Amino acid sequence: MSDAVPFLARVPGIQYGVLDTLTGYAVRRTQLRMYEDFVQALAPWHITPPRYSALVIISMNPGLKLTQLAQILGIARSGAVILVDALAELGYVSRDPMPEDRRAFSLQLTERGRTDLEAITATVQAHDERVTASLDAQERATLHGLLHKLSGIADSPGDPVPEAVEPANQ
Amino acid sequence: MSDAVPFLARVPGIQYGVLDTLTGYAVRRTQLRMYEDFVQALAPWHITPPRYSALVIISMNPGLKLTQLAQILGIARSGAVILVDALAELGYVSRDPMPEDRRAFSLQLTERGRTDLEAITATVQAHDERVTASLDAQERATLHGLLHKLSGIADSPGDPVPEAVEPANQ
DNA sequence: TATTGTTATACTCTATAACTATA
DNA sequence: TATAGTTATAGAGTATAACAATA
Repeated sequence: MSDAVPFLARVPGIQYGVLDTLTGYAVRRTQLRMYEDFVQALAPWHITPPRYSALVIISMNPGLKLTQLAQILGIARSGAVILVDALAELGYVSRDPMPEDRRAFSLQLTERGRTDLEAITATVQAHDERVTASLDAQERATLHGLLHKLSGIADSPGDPVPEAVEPANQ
Repeated sequence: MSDAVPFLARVPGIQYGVLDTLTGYAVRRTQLRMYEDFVQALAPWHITPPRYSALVIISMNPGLKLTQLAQILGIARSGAVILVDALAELGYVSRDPMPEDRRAFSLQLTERGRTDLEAITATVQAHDERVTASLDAQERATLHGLLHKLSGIADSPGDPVPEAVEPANQ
């Protein structure tokens, strides 16, 4: 027998107690729901969230070494190897030799990687908008600002993220 | 050689491109950081986020069947078995027979479960406050409201979730 | 010696499917 | 037949540790 269990944030009649007061639980609950939708939407490309992150990072920062990619993504080098292997197998990433250091490889998007990344990104953006459809533009901006604060992203110079945005709800 | 890789939301000199505009990436990034802190803070009790959720749900809704717990948590029954096994091994949860259905068990907290859950919850709350320390009370309330909206929690009838929640401290 | 990429191995969390004992 | 709990097995995603080639 199969148990596909779509996650319901709230089951009627159930008491959630302290869970409802924890920011961490709210974030986790939201993340689970979004992750599910992402995986489903990107299944045709065999792209998962970590793979997409890696793809974008390599695209925006061509010539990275695998060790650098691992640091940026916050994973172990062995994990980066698996990630790059998968992206290489999909034909999206190539390991080019580095003349100045024959131990290392320079990571690049392939031609196909560049092309498909556009379609993939369009799908990701559609997914992101669909999943946040319950928020208006201002609420979304507020949420971004708050999450950036939480995850330790200092307001970047040209983009003073949150305070300017009003509480929105009331 | 070991690679402990603490996750940095932003590595200097790296371009994040579209990732910075995606709500999903911001949520995932925040969740990763919080998860790490939770696991570290609760390690003395061998409590992980899924275990904590299960513990609170069982505590607030005594007498649940394992299949109900699985539905509430959004996991497969086989996963609930593993979760309950772990909590039972820690001495926190018991499976009591259900006279009206001899196939099922009634899930309860043990005496020790009730006692330890208080200390565990205090630790979880301390963790949650520490990790959200960069937000003031109003920002936290706003974040809760937005996340609840996102994760599909309709303002429940008797408890119009976000607006009514007072800033509490001030 | 130290670093780069790799491999071997293991652990957590999750899933599907089949089994058993009841209903 | 269908359901409750369980077990077997597998697949992501992550980790640590050790290795060969190169610095």
